[in-house]
Amino acid sequence: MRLVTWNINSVRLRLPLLARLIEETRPDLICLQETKVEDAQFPKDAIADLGFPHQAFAGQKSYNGVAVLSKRPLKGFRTRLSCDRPDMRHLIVELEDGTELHNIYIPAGGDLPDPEVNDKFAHKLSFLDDLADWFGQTYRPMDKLILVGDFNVAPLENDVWSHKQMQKIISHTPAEIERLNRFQDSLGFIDAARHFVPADLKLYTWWSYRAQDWAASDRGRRLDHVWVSAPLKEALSGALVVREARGWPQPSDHVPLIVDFYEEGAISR
DNA sequence: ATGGTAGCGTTGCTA
Repeated sequence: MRLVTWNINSVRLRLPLLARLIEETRPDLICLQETKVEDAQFPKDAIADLGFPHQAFAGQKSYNGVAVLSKRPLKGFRTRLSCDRPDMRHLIVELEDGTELHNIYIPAGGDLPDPEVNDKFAHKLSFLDDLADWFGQTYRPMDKLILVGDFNVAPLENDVWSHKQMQKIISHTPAEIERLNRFQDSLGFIDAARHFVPADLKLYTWWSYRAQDWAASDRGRRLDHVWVSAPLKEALSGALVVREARGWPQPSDHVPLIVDFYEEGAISR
């Protein structure tokens, strides 16, 4: 089973790139963030025509929005709100085998890394605290869970181009990393990308639109993640960052992250 | 130290 997560930054504008991703990587399950579209305008027919008739989406005008697209039937879905806001940032889907898939878009947090003066950073920290508390209270470590999305935090030194220069840059501050780690530790989630790529190697999923030449400067960050609970650890079979997607025409600033799983009854391993 | 780009939906907000 091939899973991909991608902050697409407008699903309507980038439908041709979604088609290209499907054509070139053949995923079974696609999780999108920043769809930036209300549900009534979601391009469900065009996406069904790409081979993904089973869809769950929760959007709003202009901002946020999450979607799960599947080749196979989904058993159900729901959204979760937090921090007393209407933001569509958390979509929960039940897969056929009973695994719960959580597609999460964590707030970016603005520019100033001080929650006293920057409400957006305060919101980000509260959102992370809420995730840690809620997962810890709602599930057990042996539940089958997959968490994916744009977490907007690059936790490890080699998840950013310069650990030293990023200390006070939102996405790599100690306050966020501490909270992301508490969230991860709440149920002992396994970081699927780092399960395959050692921590001493640089790994990025996002490059700023503002760089003159994103590939030459290569000042990336690993903001997008796939985590699995302990029962799914042995099912992990590979991970791949689709770096070339950053060079596609009119790209998102994030690239897709693919994680492959072995499945019960598969012909070969 | 600063400003650089992109999307949405209208001229500002968010990233």
